[in-house]
Amino acid sequence: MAGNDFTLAKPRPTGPPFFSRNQIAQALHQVAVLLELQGANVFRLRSYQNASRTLGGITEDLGELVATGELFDIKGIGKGLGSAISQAVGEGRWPSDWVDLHNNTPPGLIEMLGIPGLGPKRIKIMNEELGVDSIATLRQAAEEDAIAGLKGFGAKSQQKMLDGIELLARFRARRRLDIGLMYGEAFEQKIASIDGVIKAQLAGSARRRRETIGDLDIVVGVLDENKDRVSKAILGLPGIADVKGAGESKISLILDTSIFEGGFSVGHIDPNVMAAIGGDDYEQLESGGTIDAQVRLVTPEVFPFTLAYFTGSKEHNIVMRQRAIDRGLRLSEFGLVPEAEAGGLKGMASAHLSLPALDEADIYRHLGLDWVSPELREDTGEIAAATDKLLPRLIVPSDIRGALHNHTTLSDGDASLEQMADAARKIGWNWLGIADHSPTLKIANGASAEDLLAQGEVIRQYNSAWAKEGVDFRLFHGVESDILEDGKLDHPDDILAELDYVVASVHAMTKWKNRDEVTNTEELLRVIDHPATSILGHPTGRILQGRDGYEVDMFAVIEHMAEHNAAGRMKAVELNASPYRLDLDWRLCKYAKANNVPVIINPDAHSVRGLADVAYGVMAARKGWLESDDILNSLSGHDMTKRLS
DNA sequence: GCCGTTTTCGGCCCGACTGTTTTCAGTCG
Repeated sequence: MAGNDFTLAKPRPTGPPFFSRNQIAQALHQVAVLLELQGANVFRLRSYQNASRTLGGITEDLGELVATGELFDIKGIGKGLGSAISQAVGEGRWPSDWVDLHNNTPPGLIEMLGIPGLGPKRIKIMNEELGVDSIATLRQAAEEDAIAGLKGFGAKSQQKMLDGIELLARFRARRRLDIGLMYGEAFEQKIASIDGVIKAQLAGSARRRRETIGDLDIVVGVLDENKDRVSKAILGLPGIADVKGAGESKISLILDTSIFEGGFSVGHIDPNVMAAIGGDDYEQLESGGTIDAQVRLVTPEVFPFTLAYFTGSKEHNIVMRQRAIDRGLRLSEFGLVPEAEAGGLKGMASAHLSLPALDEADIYRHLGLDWVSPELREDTGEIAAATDKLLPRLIVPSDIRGALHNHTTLSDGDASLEQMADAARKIGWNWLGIADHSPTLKIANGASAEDLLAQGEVIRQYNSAWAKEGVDFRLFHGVESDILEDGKLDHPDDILAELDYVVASVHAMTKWKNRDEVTNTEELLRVIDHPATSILGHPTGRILQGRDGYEVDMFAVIEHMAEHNAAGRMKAVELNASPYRLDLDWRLCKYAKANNVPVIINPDAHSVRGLADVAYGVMAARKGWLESDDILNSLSGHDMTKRLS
């Protein structure tokens, strides 16, 4: 999640609306966390969480919902929250009890929630009994043996806290999708090859393709009589740094990089990305990294239920369970059991009473739903769509026929134009766009106008040669232009006119991060208005696990692009496919789609290998509900030519 | 704090594991 700092946003100077829907969603989430630390009623804070998630997913204009009062019609927003949000959005004032919560909660308590195994209840107790109000004071108290004496605490929990602090210091809690998938797929394969394992499948946030992953969940199908043996074999696999717990059905452990037989490498990293994620230390840090994993052992009949359950999300599961209850059924990781027959039986003991399911689709069918692709299971409208048979036909990797934002040795790429074109043809693409950096970006060896035009000449020669040979492949010539003062582009208009397209991108991060949302948004709107701009590159500038993006109202940006597209001027938004970026965020893809703004998945490749990053872009686009018609990558070379003319 | 065609009060998803407990609370997913 974006936003490391835990404070209430400042109102826009030009309201109403004084706050964006993201800011309201963020504030609701924060209040929920603070309420939790206060020991408030769990259902009360769940209301805040639900409202936060609901607002994060809506596509309507929040300012309008407030103005018309339709805000109160949204399920999960009642009198209390509706009034609070209306006041914030309409008057620019946060509710005083929200402000008080922020003022009265030591920020260290929020930090402490990140320690594994430590939750709000025990944080509250330690705070009240011992005055512990930060990770530092907690460590001190534990080292002085002051915690073990508290009621409900002991020597073991005290030591676990010290271990947890150590772990936090060594590594950030979540890992990027690419890293998580590397570990997850390696572990899944190792388990699958154990004798007696019928099936092993990665579940959890990795299967849902979240941009970052907390830990790995692996569901293993195994007959009862083999459980013991398989469980022992799993505990003996290479790559296990520590076993945190091992019960009859669940093994909890920590993996390290020794799981990778061929060694571990993070590959090529773009220099400015590298700087944001810790510079030269990054690879070393990642090599010494670990990731938590939970393994669940279940019988084959139960497997689909367990897989669905541990794929989540938690929010999706809650809705599914409620739907089961409405039909007189009880859904758990062990089955879908008619309430009337279950009696007092629970969990595994009731599994034999379950409605049958050969796969996940059967479970959804029992509940009157189409099967929901794992990427969509975030409770952002997928249940309603599955009820009405309106789920999207998500894009697949083979829909990709090319991409437009790639670099060569002319600026800061590792490969020549020829090498990049060859590589694109080899992976079966029909076209490739080259967009090297513009002169202002000196650190990336931005190309001069002269060199850029010379590159265009080479591209024309290749294209005509391929056309003569009847090869269905072509290059498009663009530039990744920096966005300069007042939304200007980096080359004179007559140079830009020579190109097929322009990717306009922000690189002056310090400047953009130091400005407010209104200024940044206006600047982006201006550069979108520039007739030469065809694509907005990595629109928020975020680096996952590195830095948040600059403040910008992406809803307004997308709406502005929508106006251009409606008038026949193609303005596409980039989904930068680098696993370090995945920017546009998947949550906004749906908004682009709803506004008929085309999305272009771009690997931003700086090497031949970099083209493969497009796979992560496809994952994010699927998560954003995108279909083949929503992305430019699915166009044929011919149609792409028309689109750019 | 939200919700309701059995409801305006009394519910709000469910189970495993751990560490602290002699029967359960906290945390996690």
